[in-house]
Amino acid sequence: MSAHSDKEKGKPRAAPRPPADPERRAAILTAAQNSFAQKGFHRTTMREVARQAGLAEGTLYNHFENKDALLLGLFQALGEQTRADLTLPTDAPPRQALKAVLAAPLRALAQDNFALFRVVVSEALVRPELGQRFAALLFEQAPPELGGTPPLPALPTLQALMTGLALHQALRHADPTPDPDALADAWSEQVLALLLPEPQEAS
Amino acid sequence: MSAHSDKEKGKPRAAPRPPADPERRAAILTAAQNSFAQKGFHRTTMREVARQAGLAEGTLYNHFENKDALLLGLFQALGEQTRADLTLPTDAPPRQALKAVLAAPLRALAQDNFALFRVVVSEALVRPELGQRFAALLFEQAPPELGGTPPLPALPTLQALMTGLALHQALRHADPTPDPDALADAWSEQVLALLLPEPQEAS
Amino acid sequence: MSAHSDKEKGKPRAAPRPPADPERRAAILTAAQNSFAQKGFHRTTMREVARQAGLAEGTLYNHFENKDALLLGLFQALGEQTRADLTLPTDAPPRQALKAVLAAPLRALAQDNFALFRVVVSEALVRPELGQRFAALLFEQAPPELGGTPPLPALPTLQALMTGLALHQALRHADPTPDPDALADAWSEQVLALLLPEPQEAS
Amino acid sequence: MSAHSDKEKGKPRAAPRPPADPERRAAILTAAQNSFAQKGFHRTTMREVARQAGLAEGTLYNHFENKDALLLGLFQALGEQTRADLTLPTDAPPRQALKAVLAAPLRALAQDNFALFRVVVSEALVRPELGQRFAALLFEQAPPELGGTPPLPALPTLQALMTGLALHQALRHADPTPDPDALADAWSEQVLALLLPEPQEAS
DNA sequence: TATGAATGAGGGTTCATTCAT
DNA sequence: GATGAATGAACCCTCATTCAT
Repeated sequence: MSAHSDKEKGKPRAAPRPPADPERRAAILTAAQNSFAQKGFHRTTMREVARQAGLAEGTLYNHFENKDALLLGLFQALGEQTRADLTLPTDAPPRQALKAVLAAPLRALAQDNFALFRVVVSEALVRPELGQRFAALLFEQAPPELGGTPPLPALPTLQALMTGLALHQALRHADPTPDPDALADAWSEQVLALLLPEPQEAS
Repeated sequence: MSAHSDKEKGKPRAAPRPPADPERRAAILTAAQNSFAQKGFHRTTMREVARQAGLAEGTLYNHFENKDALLLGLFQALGEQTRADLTLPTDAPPRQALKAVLAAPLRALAQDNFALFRVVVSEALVRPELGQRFAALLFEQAPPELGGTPPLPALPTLQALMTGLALHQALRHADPTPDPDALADAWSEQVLALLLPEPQEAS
Repeated sequence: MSAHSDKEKGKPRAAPRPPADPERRAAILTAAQNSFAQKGFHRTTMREVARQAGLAEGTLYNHFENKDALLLGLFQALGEQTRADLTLPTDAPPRQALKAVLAAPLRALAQDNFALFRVVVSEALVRPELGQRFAALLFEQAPPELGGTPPLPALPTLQALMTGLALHQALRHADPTPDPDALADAWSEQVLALLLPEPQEAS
Repeated sequence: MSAHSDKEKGKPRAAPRPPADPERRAAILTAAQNSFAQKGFHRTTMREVARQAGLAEGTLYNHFENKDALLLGLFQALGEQTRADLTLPTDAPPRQALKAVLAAPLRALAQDNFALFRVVVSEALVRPELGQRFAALLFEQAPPELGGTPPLPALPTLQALMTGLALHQALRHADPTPDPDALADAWSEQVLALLLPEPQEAS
């Protein structure tokens, strides 16, 4: 029973968001990701997200201020995911390291994240502030230390390439990406073949 | 009788509008492009498009069945633009030809088309049937004959690269693209530098 | 698939208060009936119905899928009303029974229901599926057992007569039907006078 | 404005004045009747009527002030039709005369007119001024002279019966009325059987 | 007179958000 | 917190009507 009747007290508001239950938050974000992935952000209703999360609409607003906050939450999640996957060991031989650099963004976007990628990019393309943040996220990371490799002249360019390939994939909507790692490897190989025509084994 | 106008003479020009259907159509598409480019497809109302076009709302529907048809119209326009720009003379020296191949998609998307690119990709990412058509449009064109160049092993990959760069640019929302041709050239150069490290140009 | 389970804390259901759904529904139907009765179905807006019901527009759609469902709801209401009023005791003397049979449909349509009758018939005349259902409702009910009366040869015909009179009344728009029972009685008497000219029975 | 036309002139055929007004008018009314009959008045657009008539929308407005005038035109047409069919010879024996009286309205409404009947009644039920005029048209005609028959006490009632049967038929949407005359005869017979069980000739 | 593109008020419907329970 | 009925602004679209040709 929830007979609050707190209107009587006129209690001063002190804790706007006391618990912020991170579990619930994550569940809602997952639901949002799934829902948005199917129909896009604008064609998905809050009700759908709520049902997908097994909650009522109103509950969503206890965890996210509005629909847009849901999108931003996803954005941030994608960012963390991407950034996390970019922490790569760079003590490998140059070729391996470079391959890792190239494969990273693709792998980050693969699998479940492809859907996320679609949704976020779809909106980022149309909302400057999102777009800029996203571009920075994807392209302008500090290039990881590449062993003894001479600094590749166009690392961002290469990353753009990989992202372009990812875009290609995303646009094709070949939904169940069969094997993201294999795909990343294959593409990396292909690009490397262009860049370093001679496969000089370093080890 | 019919819509034929057999009164060629008479008023040379005043306001006799046998309303050029395609003209109106193009004007509406331009208005749609501008409107969508600013706020995205979903956040733009038909009223805004109408106003931008200097027409009443209902008039839009005399030329396009619904809002979606507007988007498809833009899609097709982008397609034609891209395809047109890909018809390039390939009797140039290999390096030039390759550069042309690479620069083409970027240039196609540059300038005014960047806005178009954003809108179309934004929706294509979220609507499979659009996405597939768009991917085919961008990536799966018959590679133009490259003079005596050995068939580049990964032309689509290169095109993906250029598209990735375009996406980069699109996401950054660096709105007034300063000089699309220069940009295309620069990027092409950069990639070529990676691919063909020695500019063995005959002096 | 879904790993959200931990609902160990059996929290009791909140608010054991059924929100009086059928009440609202009835209120909306009444509002619809009144609104439609004044201007007809097509010339009445959902906004008017909402106002008449003291609700917001959107609320209507929480109870009825669309405007048409409102009409169908009225249709069903009329059906139930009519059918209910036809359950009559037939142990009366033949003359009384016959009179009851004849009066029933008229009385069913009288009073408030005249407005309903107008609205429903108006649409039923123009929408085959509604019309057929309505005709069945009005004319093809199982004729009630008439005591020892020889089965009247043309009961449906008689019912049609009464309905015709009702139509007459409905068309005249003599809106505040003064006394539906009296009217039903009078008409029944008139018809009976035609059928059984000598009411010399005293039983 | 142009309620009455001017036919004072000798109307030389193929004159430089080509009004052909009544012809066009009739054609439009026919088109309206057909269109309205299929989908009802409100669900039919002026464009549909125009196309059905082989004209442009604007042309309709040269002959009818607005959509409503089309309906009124049909109303009037139905009236004339009904009235015309009621002019019956009354020198027949009473039974025949009565039968004719009864059959008349039904026959008037049969065949093509059933569609008209539906449309007009559908609107008349919902628009008082139309309804009253229509009720007067159908029910309150001067009863034709019935030979030497004693004035039937409830002639309007009988006519209401026939109209009720017609309504029945109209509601059932049994579209291709098989044989209106046969139907009229059958129903008339049935009613007569109720009224005058013995075919006694009154002297 | 005939045409049909243009008009724009208004219609039905949606849905993010609120709030009493 | 959780709920979901209520809200109403806004949307896309229709269509009767006008008017320049």
